[in-house]
This record gives sequence, C-alpha cells and structure tokens, in this order.
Amino acid sequence: MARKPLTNPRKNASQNRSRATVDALIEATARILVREGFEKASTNRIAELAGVSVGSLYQYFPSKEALVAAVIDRHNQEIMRVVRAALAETIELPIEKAVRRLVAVAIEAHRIDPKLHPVLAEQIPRTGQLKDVEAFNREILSLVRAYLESRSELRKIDPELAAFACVSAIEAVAHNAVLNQADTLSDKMVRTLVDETTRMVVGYLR
Amino acid sequence: MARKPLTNPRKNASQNRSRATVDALIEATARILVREGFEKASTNRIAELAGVSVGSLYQYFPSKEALVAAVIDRHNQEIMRVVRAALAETIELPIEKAVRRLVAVAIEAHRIDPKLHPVLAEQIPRTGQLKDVEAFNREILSLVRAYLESRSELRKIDPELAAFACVSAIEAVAHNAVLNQADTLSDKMVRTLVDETTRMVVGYLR
Amino acid sequence: MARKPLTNPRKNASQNRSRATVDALIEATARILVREGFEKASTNRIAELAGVSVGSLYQYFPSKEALVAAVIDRHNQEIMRVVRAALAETIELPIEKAVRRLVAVAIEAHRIDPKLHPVLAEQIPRTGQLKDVEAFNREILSLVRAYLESRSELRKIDPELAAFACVSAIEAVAHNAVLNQADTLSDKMVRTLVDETTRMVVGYLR
Amino acid sequence: MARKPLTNPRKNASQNRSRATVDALIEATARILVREGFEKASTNRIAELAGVSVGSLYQYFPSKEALVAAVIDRHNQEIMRVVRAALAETIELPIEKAVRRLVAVAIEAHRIDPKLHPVLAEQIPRTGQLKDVEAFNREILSLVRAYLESRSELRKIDPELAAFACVSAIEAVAHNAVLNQADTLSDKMVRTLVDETTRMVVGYLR
DNA sequence: GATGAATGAGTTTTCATTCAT
DNA sequence: GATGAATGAAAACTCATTCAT
Repeated sequence: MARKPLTNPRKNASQNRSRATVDALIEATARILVREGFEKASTNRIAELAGVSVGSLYQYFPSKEALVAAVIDRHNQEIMRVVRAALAETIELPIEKAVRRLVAVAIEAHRIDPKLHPVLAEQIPRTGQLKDVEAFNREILSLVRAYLESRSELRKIDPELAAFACVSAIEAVAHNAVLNQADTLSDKMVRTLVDETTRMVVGYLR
Repeated sequence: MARKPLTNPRKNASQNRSRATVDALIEATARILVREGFEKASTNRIAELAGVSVGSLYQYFPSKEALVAAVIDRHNQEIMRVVRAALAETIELPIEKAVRRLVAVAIEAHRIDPKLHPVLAEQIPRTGQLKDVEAFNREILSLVRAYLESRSELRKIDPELAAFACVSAIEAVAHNAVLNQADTLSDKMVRTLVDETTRMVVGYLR
Repeated sequence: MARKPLTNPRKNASQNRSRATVDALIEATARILVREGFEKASTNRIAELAGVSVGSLYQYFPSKEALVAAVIDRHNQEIMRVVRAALAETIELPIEKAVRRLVAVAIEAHRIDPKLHPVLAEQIPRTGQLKDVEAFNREILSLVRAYLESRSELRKIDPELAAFACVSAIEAVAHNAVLNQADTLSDKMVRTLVDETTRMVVGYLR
Repeated sequence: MARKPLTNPRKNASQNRSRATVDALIEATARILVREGFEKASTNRIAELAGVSVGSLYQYFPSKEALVAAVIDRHNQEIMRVVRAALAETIELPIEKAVRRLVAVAIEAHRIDPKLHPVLAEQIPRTGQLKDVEAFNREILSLVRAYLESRSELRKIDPELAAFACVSAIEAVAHNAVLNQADTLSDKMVRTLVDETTRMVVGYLR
C-alpha cells in the first residue's frame, strides 16, 4: 500500500488525488446513510456532498451498491482492527483482566459511528458481505474459545457455548450502552457498567 | 368497538372489508420487506401482493412510510404482548425460575419474524417510533428493576445497573442465538443455552 | 318547475331533497374551484364538502365536466338575470341615465362571485358553453346598438362600433374596479368611478 | 452575463445547451396550455413536445407549477417590454397622439399569444405572481397619471381616477377586440376601433 | 337512492447511470 | 480524468369513476 513517496511525484499526486476522492465518496456515503437512510441516499447527492461530479463517482465505483459495500468494508475494517488488537493483548491476561479488556473494547468498537450500524446491517445481506461478518464473528468466538480452553482455573463447561454466551453478553451490554443511552451515559456510569459486566462474566466462568 | 354482528350489519360488513384490506397490506409489506428489503418494497408491489389496488393502499396509508410504520407497530405490539405476559408471571417467581423464564421469553420474542428486525430497525429512527421503542425498553427495565428490589436474597447492587446488565445480557444471547445461528440451532442447544444464560445471570445477581 | 305542493308530498319531499343535493354539489364545486383551482377540485373532495357521497354525486352528474358546466351555467344565469333586467329598464331612459345604469349594473354583475370568473373562463371553451356566452354577448351588444340607433340626439357613428366601444369600456372599468381593487374600493370611490365612466361614455356618444 | 464566445467555450456550450432546454420547455408548456389547457398539460407530454426527457424537465423546474410560473413570467416580460417601450415614447406626445399610441400598444400587447391569457390568469393567484402583475398595473397607472398631471390642456379631474378610467377603457377595448372577435377583425376595423377609442378617451380628458 | 370501498390508468417525481464535451 | 446535462425506467401518488352492499 505504501509506495515510494519520492519517486513518481506526478503519478503519486494523481494517486493521492484518487485516494482522496475515493475517501471523500465513502465518507459522504456514510454521512448520508446516517442522516437520511439508504432510500434517500442518491448518488447525485453523495457526489455533491463529496465535492465531486456524479461522473467521477462512477469512475471509482461501478454502482451505488459498490459504494455502500465500500462503506461497509471500511466500517468493518475499523472495528476488526480495534477488536483484533484487543484480543491479541488479551490472550495472555488472567481472566478478570481479560474480560474487563473485552468489555472495554466492545464498548469502544460500538462507539465507532454507532448510527451507521443499523443502516449497514440491513444492506449486508444484499451486498454479499455476510460471509465477511460471519467469518469475523467466528474468528472472535474461536479466539475466545481458545482462550477459555487455555485457562485451567475455569470450571468445566462446553467452551463453545461458554464463548458464545460471554461474547453475546459483552457485545449486548456494549450495544445497549452505546446505542440506547448514548447521550445520558457518563464516564462514571460506563466504568461501573464495565465493572458489573466483568463481574457477571467472570462469575459465570469461574 | 366490537358491535353485535346482527345490528349494523351493513357497517360491519364494510368495516370488516376495510380491516381485511388494511391487514393484507401490512402483511404484504412485512413479507416484502423481509424478502427483498426496504428498497424493493414499492407500493405497487405491496398492493399487488396484498391483492388490492394501489388506490386502496393510499386510501388507508398516506405514504409508504406510514405503511412501514404500521408494520413496525404491529411487530412491536406482538413482541410487547409476549414480553409483558411473561413479565407479569415472572414477578412472583424465585430468581432462578424468573431468570429462566426471561431468557425463554427473550428467545421466543426474537423468534417473531426475526428477519424483519434489521429492516425495521433502520426505519424506526425515521418513522418517529423511537419514542415507542424507548418507552417499552424503559418499561421492561423498570419492571425488572422492581423485581430485583423486591428480592431480599440478592446481593447489594445498584438495581438500575443490575437490571440493565441482566436485560442486555439476556436479550443479546437471545438475539444472537436466533439471528446468527438460526439454522443450526437445535432444540437441545437452545435448552443448553437457556441453562447457561440463566446460570450466568443468576450467578451475577446472587 | 313549480309542482302542486299539496299533492304528492312524498315525491315532492324527495324532489326537494334531490334539488338540495344538486344545489349543494354545485355550490361545493364553485367553492372549491375558487379556493383551490380546477386541478385540485376532485370529485371526492366536492362530494365531501357538499356533505354527500361520491356515489350520489354521480347519481346527479354524469361526470366532473358536467358538474363544472352546471356551475358555469348557474353563474351565467345569475349574471344574465341581473343584466337583462337592467337593460330592459334602460331602453326608455335618456342617455345620461341609461349609461349610468349600465355602468352600475356592470359593477353589480362583476361582483357576483368575482373570483370564480377566471376559473370558469378557462373551462368555458372546453365545456361547449362558449356558444352561450357569445350569444349573450351578442344579445347585449345588439340591445345596446338598438338603443343607440333609437336615440336621435347622438352624433353620427357606426352604431355597431359605438356599441362595442361603449360596452367594452363599461365592462372593463367594472372588471378592473371589482377585481383589482376589490378590497380598497370604498362606496364613495365607486360612485365617483361611475360618474367618470358615465361622463366618458356619454361624452363619446354625443 | 454575456461571455466572449472564444473564452470559456466549454462552459458556454453547456450553458447554451441548458438555456436551449429551458427555453424549449417553457415554449412547449405554453403551447400545450393553449392547445389543451392546464389539465392536459402533463409533465411527460411537455417534455416530449420540448424534445427532452422528463428528467431534464425536473432538472430545471422543481414542479409543474414552477414551469407554469416560468411561462407566466415570460409572457409578462414580453408584455411589459412592449408596453414600457410605448409608454416611454408616449410621455412627450400631445394627448391625441399619446392616447392613440396607448390604444395601439394595448392591442399589440393583447395580440401576444392571446389564447394563453385565460389559462395563465387562472394560475396566477396560485403561483404567487399576483404581486408582479399588480406591481406592473400600478406602474402603468402611475406613469399615465404622471402624464395626465403634466398636461395643462386637460380639464380638472382627479388624475388617479382619470388614469384608472382611461387605462381600463383602453385595455378593455383591446382585450375584447383581440379575444372575442379575433377571427373577424379586419385591419380596417382595427383602425376604426383605434379611432373610436381614441376619440372616447380624448373627449373624456379634455 | 345512498354509500364509500375499491379500482387502475394516468400523473408527478426520483434517481442510477450514461456520455458528449 | 473530470464534468454535469441528459436519460428514461420505475417509483410514489392521485382521482374520476364503478359497484357491491
């Protein structure tokens, strides 16, 4: 992805410009999807908000669907980056800390453009990206499961089910916390919520 | 509202006809939303599937949005009915049974047309029904909280937060169970999942 | 038109009811035409304002066009009645008084539902009532012309042209007076205007 | 606004194309309004007659009403141009010639697409252009009044009323001459009519 | 006769996409 | 490459009219 910056300045310039246009389009699409919903998100409007012509939009994206897919992709990448980083750190921590970290990262991940979520969720089945999301979900579940299996201090339970229950619970608390109570949720309340959720999950696993 | 069938036969006939038309339209809308998404749900198609003319559609619903709002309403009513009934029974049960009942009803509620959920979710902010959903959420939270406060055998925790954590956890497990794994979820697995979730929540509360 | 009132009371009752319905429909149509224009004047709306069902509307008028034609007819009748009455009186008056009377009746006639005028004007060519209006115009012109010919005190001019010029001038002053300045026209101003117009026309004819 | 044709050729090209499209649409609308009335003037038909797509119509006009408003505006502009030019010349002429000129220009103005007039008249109250028309009427009245005030040879009369009466009379004769008798009006008759009307008005003013 | 639910052709309007400049 | 005018299929919506009750 990173090309030699000192050579090919002309080409780089235009590559940068292209990149900037693509980014602007994705960003504009995301914004309009949030503000007005999929229905009202017309390509002309998107192009206008991105500050380019419709023609240019179609230079970079073959269809509206492709644009939306790009938004989904970008959003997924961001979430995956955050979550994967956390999971990688977590693997070595003792349960208490690990769970606390998972809860925290779940909230962090849900705070990434939370209003975009439901809009994209409806489109995912239609853009063929269900596979990606499911794969990611499986990846997380399997990492958590592996972690649980590696911890001898835990009581005997089906690690598959336990992972499922834990991940669900954590994700849900994060989801509800961010989405439903977004405005009224003070930092202190978030911390308490992290404590409680951690306690619930840890209590369950031990 | 319910008139004796032998009086007002004329009016009742036409009322029934109206009612049937309205129901058919809502049903058709729900079906198309599930099958093809909001985008493809054109009023002409909806009318056709409902077996009435577009004109009739607009006789009863001033816009496509109004129709979708009606679908959301109907869906919400069904869920509320199921959940309220369960909560009413639950209030007198001991914790273990109460939680088990809540988990079960959460799954039951999520099994009501689960594919409709994400489609409606996108529309709710735009149809002005957020208030309704939020009110329902608050209602549940407050009932659960009242239950927790009434139970002396529980450890000391902020009942607000505890209720929030429990309801989130339960709801999420149900949501994930029904939505993500719908096809592969055997009855036995569901039962095990109910067990696990119950254990998690009860362990947390005691 | 007047049937024996004491016999056939039943039938008369229903005839009266019919008559009332027809009148209500014509009146409702006129009102809506004024308020919202031809385009927005739907038969359903008209029926509603008239307090009857659409079905009844079509019992009495075979089409929307027929309804509008009835409105035009009623309006024309009213104007004709007023104008004819005035012309009949006028024929024997000396010029000064005759002209003054014509000016007065022109204003009176234009005050009959003045906002309805432009709306009906557009429809007249399409309802086949142009003939009626033209015939009425010719009738007036010919009466005025006959009057002018009968008055020996007038200077020699082509009575056809003179009649045309006089009627036009009178009608126009009335039209502008009523339509353009409707709100701001005090009774005193109207009287002055009648004076001026009379003077103009009389001066022209002598 | 007028750019040198050799600079900005690209932009000018597209500006010209736009301008041509807009003009074609206004022209097509006017034609259809005349031929078939407001009712039958559908946007698809207008676009077709203009030789462009409906999409283009809506690129330039947000609604059918806006199109009609543009037609009204164009028509008003044309009339105003003709009338203003005549009034400017008139101001220095002696009465006889001035009145003759006004009568002539009134006829000329009414000959601009006379069938369009009644159709537009109905729409004006609904397009918010009443203000424009009224302002123009006031402008004319005030110019004529100023003229009358500047002429010492006239008898003493309220110049406001005199202007009103004269303008009305002139306008009416022109209106009736053009509209009602359009087909049968020979040039000679028109000339005689101008003579007569001039005589009437001049006689009145002296 | 009266009613008003139902009809569906026809209208207005939108928007993804193309293409001449 | 960029532009934005143009396209036209398809969507939302209206309304004169019919007809079962």
